[in-house]
Amino acid sequence: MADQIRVRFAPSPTGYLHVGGARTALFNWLFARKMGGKFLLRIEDTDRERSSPEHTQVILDGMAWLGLDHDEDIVFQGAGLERHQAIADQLIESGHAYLDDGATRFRIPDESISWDDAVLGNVTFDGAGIDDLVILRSDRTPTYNFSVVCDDIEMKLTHVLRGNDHTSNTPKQIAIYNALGATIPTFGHVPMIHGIDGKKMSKRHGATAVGDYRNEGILPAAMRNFLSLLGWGTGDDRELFFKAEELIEAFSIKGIQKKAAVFDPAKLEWMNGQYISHMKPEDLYPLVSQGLSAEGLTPEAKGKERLMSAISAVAERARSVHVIPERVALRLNPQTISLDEKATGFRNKNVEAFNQGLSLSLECLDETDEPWTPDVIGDQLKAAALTAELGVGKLMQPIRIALTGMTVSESVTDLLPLIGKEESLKRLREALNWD
RNA sequence: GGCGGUAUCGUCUAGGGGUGAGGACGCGGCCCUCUCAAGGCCGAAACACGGGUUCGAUUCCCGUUACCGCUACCA
Repeated sequence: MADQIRVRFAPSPTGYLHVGGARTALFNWLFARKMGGKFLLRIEDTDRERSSPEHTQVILDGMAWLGLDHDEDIVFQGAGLERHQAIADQLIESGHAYLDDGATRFRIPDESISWDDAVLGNVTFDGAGIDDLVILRSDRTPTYNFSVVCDDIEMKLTHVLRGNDHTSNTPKQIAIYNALGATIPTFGHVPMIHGIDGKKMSKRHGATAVGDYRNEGILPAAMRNFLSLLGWGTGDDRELFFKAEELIEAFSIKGIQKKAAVFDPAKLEWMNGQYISHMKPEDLYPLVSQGLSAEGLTPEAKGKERLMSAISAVAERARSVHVIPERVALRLNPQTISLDEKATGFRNKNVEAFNQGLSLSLECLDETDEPWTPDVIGDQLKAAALTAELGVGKLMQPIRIALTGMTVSESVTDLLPLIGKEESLKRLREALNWD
């Protein structure tokens, strides 16, 4: 039986989780979960200037938000200092490294170094063209390429899936593995993520941190799904994986692309909308409960059923989770309606017709004793429109605007019962008095 | 500069020696319809360039170009 697969994600705690790093973490996680292996986390905190527990926490929060749970204890690279130093000294003794101006330099052999990359295929470098690298600075702190190898060995990794920017580091690291007599893991270099201009993702492109998208109302599952499709494909046309298990099941290193992928926010938004509208309101609720509570919108205050139907009415048209609380409040809390730009435009086009529509609607809605259900309301409004020889839209759109201040909403016949008779009629009357 | 990598619609991708080069986002149109969203249908939109190999290359090989990365006592 083959050894259990062990992979890792090894971020530097720089204060935010970059989407590129998150995507690399995601691939490792998917691979580990798919293969029944272990997904480990190592914090590369050797740069003491930039590292802090707060920065580390940001990374951890980002991972947790995306649902990328890790196995075993988190490894802090800084804790391995003495071990790294000892290994470097050992390399001097074995003749693989030498002292140079106080630093310890590793000797790259003059031979061809190649490996079978899990995504790139066979890659070959000529060791003669690679400079000997410093592994221990003159202050005896280890450098990146060296500590990575020491820790990857220590953590018994079987696969190293990392960003494509490390491809050129790999021959150096392989030479160190060889000098140490260690087993070389399978390397896989996953493509970079670029901004819309084809350049490396940076602040110029706007949001680059996972936390930014969280703040913009992106759902973690949507983010995960979107990120997975950057540089990876199933081979068929499948794009939506609403459950993490489906994504894990579909994942394969074989489907990883070699070229860099451009991050397209428009597609992320579309995907987020897909997630929001496909989710049951009960599942959506925990993700927006904080915002809802701030508006006094709790199941206790509004009734669970009513709250859920408001959420689901609103979610159907939302591409960000952000708009949900305010729009639910618009329906379930008493409001004084103010018009948005489009609604103002619609009314101004013909104020008289607008008011006529409202009066007619008010008349038939106010006088009825029948229950306020979508069917009954629909029938009554249609009948009223027919009598007045108007299209139903001439009644519906003014009602919609009177109730919400917007030109867009769920069907008016659903909207009225949701808001409730008393509040609805109040808003309709107020709308007649708009100037 | 040297070394390494990459190259299919604007973007994410499928495919692969003979295809009408498929899907998705976005864009345009139509249907549905009280608006929007969702959904359905339709449309515009791609094999970087030049040489080979071959009966036939977008696919294989070589070169060019472009882009990315490494070339630090950064990570």
